Amino acid sequence: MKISELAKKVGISAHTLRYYEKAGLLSPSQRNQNNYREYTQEDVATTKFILACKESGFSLAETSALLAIKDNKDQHACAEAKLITRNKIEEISQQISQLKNMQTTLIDLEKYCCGGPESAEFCTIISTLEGDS
Amino acid sequence: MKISELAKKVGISAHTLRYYEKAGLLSPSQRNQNNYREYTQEDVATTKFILACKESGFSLAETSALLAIKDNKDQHACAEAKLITRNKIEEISQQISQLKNMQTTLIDLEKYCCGGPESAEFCTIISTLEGDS
DNA sequence: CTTGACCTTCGAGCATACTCTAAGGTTTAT
DNA sequence: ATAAACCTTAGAGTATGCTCGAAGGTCAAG
Ligand SMILES: [Zn+2]
Ligand SMILES: [Zn+2]
Ligand SMILES: [Zn+2]
Ligand SMILES: [Zn+2]
Repeated sequence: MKISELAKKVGISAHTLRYYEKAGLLSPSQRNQNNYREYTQEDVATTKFILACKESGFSLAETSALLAIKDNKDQHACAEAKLITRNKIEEISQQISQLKNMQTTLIDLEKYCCGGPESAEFCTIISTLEGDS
Repeated sequence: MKISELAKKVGISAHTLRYYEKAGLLSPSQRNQNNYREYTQEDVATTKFILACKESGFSLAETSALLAIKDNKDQHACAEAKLITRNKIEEISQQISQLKNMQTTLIDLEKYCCGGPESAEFCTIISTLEGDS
């Protein structure tokens, strides 16, 4: 199938598919006589794999590593896949806790501000940010 | 004081200070006769305000809006500061729940994988990503 | 008088994952 | 024959917040 057919089938743009190819994630098995990309069912599966990785939060680089395992399973160990996944879990945990800290700070900031239409002269949000602790 | 003194005092680089200036966040009150930036105590306070905003998770654009309130309190209402803060809280909540979804997906992915040194032929991480559900 | 440590501006580079355009070639239908 | 609807490539643009470098001016010490 041609690129836009694949694009439609998996729900992303042809542009993005070409981008993934440039990033080394997905190369169609062949080109036809006009140099058009020709995708197979296996390419569809690969594309879906890429999208599943994306759904799970993996970057394109990590996805690339997972694809290498998928495409050559007997040359890779379970340990590799697990390590990538664990690292990602750790990374996301850190992001979550950082965001939670911000959330806490923001909620503290917001809760004493009256939010009314009067002058911000005594606004607790502003004065807290000013360091009037 | 000159730029590197301020930089040192607040713990960021002179480059970043100039960047903040270009972004409209912080302009030194004056230049000296050599065109060197001259910062005052008020500029120090402004810089600290910017860093407090950053700590809380505000973008430079949001920080800019908060600075405008701080610098002209009687022309602004509490409502403005509160709205900015609330929007940020909402935005961060969404980011957190998105990350939590990924986290859940990743943990499910990881938990059945043995993580051993054998071939990834039956790796549950890979097969789940392949869609063998 | 030269060395080193400052300062200035402008502009490029980084990271990520696209997104789109331009210029050109091909296919298909009417 | 021609227009619509595809396809190709290379490269620029988007967003954010820095980060760095180049080229040049200034200043103080020895
Ligand atoms: Zn109020
Ligand atoms: Zn308030
Ligand atoms: Zn295993
Ligand atoms: Zn496994």
